[in-house]
Amino acid sequence: MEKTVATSVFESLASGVRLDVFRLLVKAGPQGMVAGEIATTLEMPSTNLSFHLKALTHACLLTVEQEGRFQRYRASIPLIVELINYLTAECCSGMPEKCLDLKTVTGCTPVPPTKGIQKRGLAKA
Amino acid sequence: MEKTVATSVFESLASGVRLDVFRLLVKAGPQGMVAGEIATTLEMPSTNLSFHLKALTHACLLTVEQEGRFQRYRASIPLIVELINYLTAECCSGMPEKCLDLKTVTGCTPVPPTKGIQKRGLAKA
DNA sequence: TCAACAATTCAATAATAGTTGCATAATTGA
DNA sequence: TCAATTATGCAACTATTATTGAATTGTTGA
Repeated sequence: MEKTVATSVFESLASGVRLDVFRLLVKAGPQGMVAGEIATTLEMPSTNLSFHLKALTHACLLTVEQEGRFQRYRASIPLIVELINYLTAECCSGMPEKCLDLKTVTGCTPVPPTKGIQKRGLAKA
Repeated sequence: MEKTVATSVFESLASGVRLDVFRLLVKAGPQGMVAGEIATTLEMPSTNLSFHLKALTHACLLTVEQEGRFQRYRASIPLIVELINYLTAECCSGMPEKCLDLKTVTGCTPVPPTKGIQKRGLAKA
């Protein structure tokens, strides 16, 4: 997997809106949902949804199929699997026995940023 | 997993720089690397690297340990695993047998965006 | 205590992403 | 063909992220 592809997938899921859309479609399963349904369910302007659907589709996380005047969207999982492989491909420089240590839970509790990666300066609370 | 945590992890890996850092540390294994080494390896100003290290650490994708006047960073994998579970948690509304369809490769070849999710308007080429 | 070093913070700037309303394209059925 | 419906494109605006150099904090060993 190319690095640019990996970052585009991560970017696609880095927005709360797009994450909601993707998970909604994962939940919907093979049946998928049409754009209007998604907009109604998530209570957002269709023009904004359209923007995000395009991004997700472009990154191959969704597929689209025209159905009369509707556009039916479905989630696509395989890319996610590839992504994980990419992330851990060179794990421990090819000495996988060492990887156990990396996979040990560290007890870090991630602080959800209010918006974006972080504010300038330290976390607020 | 909270949605805010999920998006912060995705955001953390959505930057080419941070992706490089994380993969470098995955490769380094349990030994990790100190900040200076990372900066040298990736050929970037330490001040910029520091910015990204902070973001990754904040998201619990890295751990830090002080070592004299050095800061040793290590990759932390477990959160990634949790993330995948979060993504596919409600897969097919609890009818996992249907999920096979979702996992079918669609043949979509993701177009690496030159920068960011996409340019305004359609893709260039 | 000082100079040297490692790393981060700060402040300013540059670059990118997200949201909105209006306008446009495409499809359907009367 | 026309009006209604579905969805996307466009342009302007707002908000957020990324990058840089200079200044600061903390650590070490002489």
